[in-house]
Amino acid sequence: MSTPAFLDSTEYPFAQIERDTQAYWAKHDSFRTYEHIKPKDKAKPKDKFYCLAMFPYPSGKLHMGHVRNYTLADVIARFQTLQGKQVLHPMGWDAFGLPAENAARLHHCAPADWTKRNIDDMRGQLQRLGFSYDWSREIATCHPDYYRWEQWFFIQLYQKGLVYRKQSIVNWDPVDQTVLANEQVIDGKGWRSGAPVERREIPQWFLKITDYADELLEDLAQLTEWPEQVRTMQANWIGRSQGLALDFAVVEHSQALSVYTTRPDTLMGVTYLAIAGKHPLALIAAQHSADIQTFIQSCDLGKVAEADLATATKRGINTGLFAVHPLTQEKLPIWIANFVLMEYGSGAVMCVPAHDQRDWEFAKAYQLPIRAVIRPAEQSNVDITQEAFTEKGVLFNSGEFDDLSSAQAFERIADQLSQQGIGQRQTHYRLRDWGVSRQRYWGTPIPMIYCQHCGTVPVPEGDLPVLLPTNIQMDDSGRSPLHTDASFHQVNCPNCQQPAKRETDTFDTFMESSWYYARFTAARENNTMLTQAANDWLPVDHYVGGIEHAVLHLLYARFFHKLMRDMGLVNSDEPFKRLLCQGMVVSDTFYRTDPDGKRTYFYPHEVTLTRDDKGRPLQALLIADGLPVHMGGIEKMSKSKNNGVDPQQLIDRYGADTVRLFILFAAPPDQSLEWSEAGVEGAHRFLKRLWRQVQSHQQQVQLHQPPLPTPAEAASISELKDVRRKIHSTLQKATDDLGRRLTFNTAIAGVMELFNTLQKLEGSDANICAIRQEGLEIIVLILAPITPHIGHVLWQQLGYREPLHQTPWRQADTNALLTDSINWAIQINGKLRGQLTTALQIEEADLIAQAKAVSSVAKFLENQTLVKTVMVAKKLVNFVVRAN
RNA sequence: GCCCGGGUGGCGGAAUAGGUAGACGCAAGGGACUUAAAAUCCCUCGAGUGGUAACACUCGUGCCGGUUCGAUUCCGGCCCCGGGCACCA
Repeated sequence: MSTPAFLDSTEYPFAQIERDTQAYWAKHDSFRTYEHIKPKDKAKPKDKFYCLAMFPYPSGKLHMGHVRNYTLADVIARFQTLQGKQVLHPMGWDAFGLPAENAARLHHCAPADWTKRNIDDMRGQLQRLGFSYDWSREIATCHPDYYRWEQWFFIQLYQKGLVYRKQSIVNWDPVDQTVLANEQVIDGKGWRSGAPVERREIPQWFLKITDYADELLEDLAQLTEWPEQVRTMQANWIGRSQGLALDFAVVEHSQALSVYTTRPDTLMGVTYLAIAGKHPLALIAAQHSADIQTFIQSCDLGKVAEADLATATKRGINTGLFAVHPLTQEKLPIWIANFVLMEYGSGAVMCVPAHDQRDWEFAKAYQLPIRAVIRPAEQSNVDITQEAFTEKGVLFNSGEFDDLSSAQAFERIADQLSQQGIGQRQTHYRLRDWGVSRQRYWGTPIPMIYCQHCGTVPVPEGDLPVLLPTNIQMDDSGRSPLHTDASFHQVNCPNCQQPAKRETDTFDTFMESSWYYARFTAARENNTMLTQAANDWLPVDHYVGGIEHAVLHLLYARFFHKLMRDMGLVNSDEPFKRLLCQGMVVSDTFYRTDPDGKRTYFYPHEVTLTRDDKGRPLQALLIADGLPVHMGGIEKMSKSKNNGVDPQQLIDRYGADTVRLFILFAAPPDQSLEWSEAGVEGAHRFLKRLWRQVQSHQQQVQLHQPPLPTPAEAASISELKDVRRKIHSTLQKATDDLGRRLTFNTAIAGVMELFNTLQKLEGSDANICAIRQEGLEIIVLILAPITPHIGHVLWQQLGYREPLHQTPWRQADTNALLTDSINWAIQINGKLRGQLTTALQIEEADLIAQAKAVSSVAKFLENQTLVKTVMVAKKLVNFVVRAN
């Protein structure tokens, strides 16, 4: 595609502007932040501000989601610098992970080499976008200088008893003989082998995050600068509940069946119990029944993900065993059900089909009795023929508990079972301990050794780091090369020096991303994990990243912070003070359906749209053959849909400032952003107009003998007074938008509005030049965090020697903001009927009289009775009327 | 299935604390400049009805209902779209 002529760079030489400005920043080390805060003026130390964006996985090239994330954080960092803060704004690489192994297999190279190349490419792209990073603190999590401290920390946790090993289920590919990630299981089959996936138990390491469940839940209240939705999601994820643990005796067995319920009030409605296929009772029942054995085996098929378990068809089989109801002594059948897992809780549940929808469906399917015991408070009965009644209410059919409310019954039943010694109140959490073992190569080696004589032995501190061998080839099996690399796993026991085996699993990559924010404060430190600098800088004042991390990453990082605090490494309770979650970047998709039903997607640039006379799109045509393609709607940018836009091409074509401006202007940060090439051109057009305006303004200024009048003097002319009010109200609003609201789109809209106002100023007399000078300065200042390159040059042209990126922000002039009149909206019954302009001071009676006299209002008052008059100060008068 | 969001012109969005719906930008249409094109500049632009016109009125923020003098905003019920669900990061 040829470059359109309007991008003639002599008109707005963005390429040169951006090259020169970046060279200036590099030469002056403009964004270097020193390890300890060193205020220039010791009497007034600068406040610190730590701004951080979630570091990227080095997948190859930067995508638009990255550009959005890092542009948002850069605006925040630069804005805070202009506010006079000492800003830390680092960048690094979340460099371990599954894609590197897949790419290495595909390209027959080592994951380390592939990762390093990607980091080098992506670093160059970030630099081209002009982000204000302190590159001296760059970290990559695959470097031993980083992960050695993670190994060290894990051993500390092990010694504190916060780490344990237990059996846990994974997706097992029986053909490739390997563990699969959830995303590697497609329709219940392994992505490479196509074999049905099994659930298999293997020993894995866990961190006791549940020990911190209460604190993680309660400290959410401190996070007042986090989005409410994220706090709600985390609270629900932790899922603290109050309930009752109770025992059901099992007929002809000494071992009771333990269950937990949050609804003891429904106890009289229990008609059966369900247990996991791996429950000891299930295994006993299976000894004499081939059907039960087959059923238990079938429970082991399929993926481990909760969404799949929850949506799977509910199946079960009767064990033939019976439990005894603790209150009625009734015999209740015990079933094995595929929706009960041995991993979570006790592996057994009591079932109340009348008051739990899942139990209801299971009971219907297997003709089990359904007994209603709760009714709505205002009704004498309850209808459970169509679905379960799951709300709380009043008990019936419950003997001595009849007519109690659910809450009262909870207490009475809990008391009674406690006294009998077969039940006790318990706090439960939905949150489960964090399994950190991964059966993969490209990750941090878990620093443990298994010795036949000494058991599990942590690697001694002096032997750290346990280095991950990087000179390896991935084979096609999908298995980790660490299993076959004897030089890695054959070691001597640190205790007894006998031959032993090193752990070959690596850490979940969430481990690395749980503490990197702290390591940036001591990135080059070789002797300890963290230093005093962590307390100088933490918590992170502003963290920016995708909403998809709302629970897992952000919860794990909060957990890690508390672990580090309890180890004396940091002294704060929470890692991230303020959080901004950005939306996705989406764009149009176009495709054709092949005869066999497969879709072929086309890039937006391969397609042209035809429109009707109102500009509505009619159809899309493929440029190559002129024939129609299907418009597939708007989707998240992805390789598979061919709707991704390469940031690099746009930067080359329009410049980094244009890309930054568009990405901030097109939507508020937390909403999804719809990509539009025409919108990018609009952003570019604005920067061109700004560039030209400053050039022509400079020519006009040079016609005058300096000095120009001050802006306040120039504003004595009433027309200019209005313009100056606009300048200062724009500054006031933009300051609020950039600092408090983070609505960069409205700040930019305000700047455009102000620019349009300035452009309408005709003439070149000294007063006009003075006002225009002030207006252009404010525009460049507001845009400084957004489009820093053009700003850097325009600031010099407007007469400043101090570089824009460290100039102090300005306060709006309160005198300039004063008005001398009020515009009132006049409503009849809440509907706008007229406008009225009055002096600032006006008597209420006078205002009402004038408002009634406005002709567009008066005609609606004829033949009406005035019921009342509502007034909103300085804004609105509403006459409430009724027809006569 | 469960948890959390979102839905406003042809399009992206604005309306910050219940008070003038549609700022700003894009697309589209018309015009100026030009040999021409691009670029640039100016004008129009939610829908409907009436009017030669200025203009006037009605409707309108996913759907149904409620609270209120007044609802895009608050409440109840639904529909659709998106994010997460513990081994993608």
